[in-house]
Amino acid sequence: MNTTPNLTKNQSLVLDVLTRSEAPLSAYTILDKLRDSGFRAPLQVYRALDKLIEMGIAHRLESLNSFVACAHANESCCGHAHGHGHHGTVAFAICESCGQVNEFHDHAIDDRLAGWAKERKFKPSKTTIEIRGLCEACMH
Amino acid sequence: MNTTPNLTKNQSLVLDVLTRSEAPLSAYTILDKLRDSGFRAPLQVYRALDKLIEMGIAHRLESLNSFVACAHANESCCGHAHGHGHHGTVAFAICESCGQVNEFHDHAIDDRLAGWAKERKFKPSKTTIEIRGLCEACMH
DNA sequence: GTTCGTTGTGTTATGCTATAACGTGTGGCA
DNA sequence: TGCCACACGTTATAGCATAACACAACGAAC
Repeated sequence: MNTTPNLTKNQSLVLDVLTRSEAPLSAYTILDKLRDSGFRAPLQVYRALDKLIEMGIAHRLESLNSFVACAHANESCCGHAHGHGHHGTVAFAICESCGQVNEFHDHAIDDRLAGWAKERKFKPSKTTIEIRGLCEACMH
Repeated sequence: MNTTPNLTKNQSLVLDVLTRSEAPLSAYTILDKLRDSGFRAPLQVYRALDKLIEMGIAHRLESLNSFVACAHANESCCGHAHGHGHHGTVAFAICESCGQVNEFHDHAIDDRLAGWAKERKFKPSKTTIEIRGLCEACMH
C-alpha cells in the first residue's frame, strides 16, 4: 500500500494502481482494476484522480486521456517544495510503441514559457508538454 | 471559400469553419455547423480534420479535444518550408475565460526538447505544448 | 479505353471518455 | 445540537472518437 499521508481510501487505491502500472492508465481501466475493491462507477475514479492531480502526485496525459503517478513525488528540485516536491512544469516523453512514459522537467523551457507569458501578460494556470515518439528500446 | 489548393470539398468546408471561428471548435460543433452543407456524421468531420492536421493547416488542442486552423499557414520561419510554412513544434496559449488561442513557436524550446530527446535516443513524432490560463483582456 | 489501385465519401452502429444531479454518511467545530 | 465541509455512492446522460462496410471518383499502367 502506498503510505502517502492524508489520502482517503479511494485516493490510495487509485494511486496504488497507478504506481504499480508500467504505462499510463485510462480512468476506465483503473475502474476495472478496482472492481474487486468495491468500485462501481467512473466518478469514483475521476474524483480520486482530481484530488491526486491537485496534490501533484498524479498527472493527466492529455494526448492519451490517461493518467500516471508522479515520478518525482518526493523531489523538490526547484527550491520551493510545496509538500510534495512541487516543481515547475513537467514534461512527458511517451513511447507510442511500448507505452512507457518518461517524466522530466527543464528549467530552460519553463523560463522560456514564463517569458512568453510575461511579455503578453498571460497568466498561466496549467501547462502541458507531451512528446510522443519512439523510445530507444523500441527503435530499430 | 478558402482557396488552399488540393483540398477536397469536405476538407475545404471544415477548414472554412475553423478559419472563421474565433475559438477552437470540437468535431461535433463543426458537424453542427456543416449540417446545412450536407454533413451528417462525425466521421466526415474527423476524416477531413485528419488530413488538414497532416497537412499542417489545422491543429488539435489535446487539452480541449478541439481544433483550430493554423495561424501560420503561410509562414515558413524555420528555413524549411514544407509547402505550408512548416515550422518546428507549435505551442498554444489558451485563455480559459474567453477561449481565445494564441499560437506561437519558440526555437529555444524546440532545441531544448530536441536535446533531451537526442540524449535519450528518443525519436519524437509529435509534440504538444499547451498553456492554459488567462489572457490579458480577461484578467482583472 | 479498360482495368486496377488509391483515395475520398456516406452510413450505421458502437465504444470510450467525462460529468450532471441527486442523495447519504462522517468528522470537525462553534 | 446544529451546521458545514467533504468524501462517497448511484443512476443517468452528455461528449468525443472509431470500426466496419459499401460506393463513387480519379489517375496511372497497360
